[in-house]
Order: sequence, then C-alpha cells, then structure tokens
Amino acid sequence: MTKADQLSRRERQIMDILYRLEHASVKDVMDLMEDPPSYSSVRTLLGKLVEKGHIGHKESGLKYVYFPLVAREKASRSALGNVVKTFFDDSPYLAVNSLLDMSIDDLTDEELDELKSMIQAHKQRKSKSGGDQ
Amino acid sequence: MTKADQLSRRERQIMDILYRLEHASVKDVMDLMEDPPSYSSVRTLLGKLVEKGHIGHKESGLKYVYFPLVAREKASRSALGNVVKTFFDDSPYLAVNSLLDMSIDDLTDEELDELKSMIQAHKQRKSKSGGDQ
DNA sequence: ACATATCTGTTAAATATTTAGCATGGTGCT
DNA sequence: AGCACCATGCTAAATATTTAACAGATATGT
Repeated sequence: MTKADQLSRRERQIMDILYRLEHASVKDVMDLMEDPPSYSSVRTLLGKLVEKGHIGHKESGLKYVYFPLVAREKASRSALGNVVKTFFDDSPYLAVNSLLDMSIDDLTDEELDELKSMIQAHKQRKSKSGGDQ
Repeated sequence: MTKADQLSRRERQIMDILYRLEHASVKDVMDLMEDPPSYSSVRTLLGKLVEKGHIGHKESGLKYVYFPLVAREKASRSALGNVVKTFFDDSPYLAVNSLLDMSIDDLTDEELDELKSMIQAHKQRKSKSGGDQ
C-alpha cells in the first residue's frame, strides 16, 4: 500500500463515486459524474478497475453492481492522512482546527457537544494507556 | 472552479508536493517523488502546470522556483471538503470524529485542550451570529 | 410477437499523458 | 582554460488513458 496511487483521473473519479454510494450500477456511477462520457466508456473504466483489483462486481438481478474492495473506513483514513500531510504539515491538530472552522455552520450544538466529550474521552484513554507520545 | 480536477496523476502528485513545500525547484520536487522519472520529465510536467495556470515560477538566483497559484488554505479546504463528501456522507462531524480517532497518538494533551476550547468558542460565536442550523 | 430499452462482451481508434533526448549556457573548481 | 555539474529550451516518441462503436441477450409494454 506504499505507492497507493496508480489511478488515472477517470478511475479516481469513479472510485470516489463508488465510495459515496457503496454499491452502484454503471448507470448509478454515470449519473453522479459531472462530465460523463458515454455509458460505454464508463463501463470500460469500471472493467479496468475490476481487473486492477480495486473494485468487485456481482450480479444483482440482471445488472452488475460494483463496489470498492478496500473498506470505506480504511480508504477514508488514507485520504485524510494524505490531506493532513499535504496541507497541514502532518499536524492532525491543524487539520481538525481547519475542518471545524470551515464547517461551523453545518455543525449543530449537539454535535459540537459530542465532539467535546469525545475529546475528553480521548484524553482519558490516552492518560490510561501510557502517558504522552 | 466547479470542475476543479483536470489534473493527471503526475500533475496531481507534483501539485501535492508543491503544496507541501510551498516553493520548490525542479530538483526539490523530484527528490520528494517516490517513483521519480527523469529530471527532464519532471521539468516538462512543471512546465505544463505553469501553462495550465496552476502554478507560477520565478527566478531565484540561477534556477526557477515553482509555487502553487491557489493559496494553500483555499486548496486545503477544497481537499477536505472532497474527503468529507466522499467518505463521510458530507458530515463534517463524522470527519472530525474519525480524524481525532485516527490521530489520537499524535495529539498532545495541550492540543486536545485547545481543540476543546476552540469548539467552545465556536459554540459562542454560533449562538451570537444566528441561532441554530 | 414485435418494437423499445437496457444491459453485457469485445474491439478499435482518438487523445492525453509521460517519458526522455539533444543542444546550449552559466558556475565553480583545479 | 578545461572539465564536471546543473540549469534551461525545444522536440519527439512510447505508453496510457479515454472514448465509443458494433453485436448479442434479456426484460417491458403494446
């Protein structure tokens, strides 16, 4: 998993859509593309991703349904890690800071409270399991 | 800025490196690539990015130094936004949650405290500037 | 049964990406 | 001065990506 990225632009675009949908038919994928090529092209791309081992596909009734083979959570951590490394000098603190800042309008009071107690819980767990760093 | 991504794999790779370094020579960029092509190739890629308007370049002594034209902060918000949309159902709450969870070992107690009070501050600001949602 | 629509498998071609070669000029060192 | 080093400008070719056409198969509705 060291050199994760060998995906082309379209392949990446499709992978992202599959992570959003979890499971999707060719048409589902196509409908979420802002600049979709032909149905046929999307199909080819999906086929290539299957070949490369990035996604799986199974019959669902008549159609095929495609889905990522790397779990969403694992992929999300990898993606977050990359952003932190690229834009926040590898500091999760700065990243959380920015994320909170940019999305304050989307967070309810309840969610803010939950985050606070989550941090508190993390602190507890930290001190229990072995001092700092 | 609607269809931001038209970048190829190599171009994206180089952009990320430029965001990490802020300013970089051809060699600087090349040194940070895990699977670098020839010096000549890196130069061509950088040239294309200049043409496309993604980066600028200026003389610094003898060499050229390249740098992104979209501010780091702006780009970082865009990147974070994409991750949130792709992997966290558009919920910043879930994203922060995951980010905290995956990087708990890298966060000091001080940082955790700071985050807590930052959230508190956000709550204040929110209630001041206009109720919920 | 027949037209319509949607799916699959396969193949081929247009286009973009990626790579690197060659010529040239400045710097620093012995 | 002569040599090695590292930069640039320009050009060309290998490779990968991206696109879509054509053919066959199965359901849907009239």
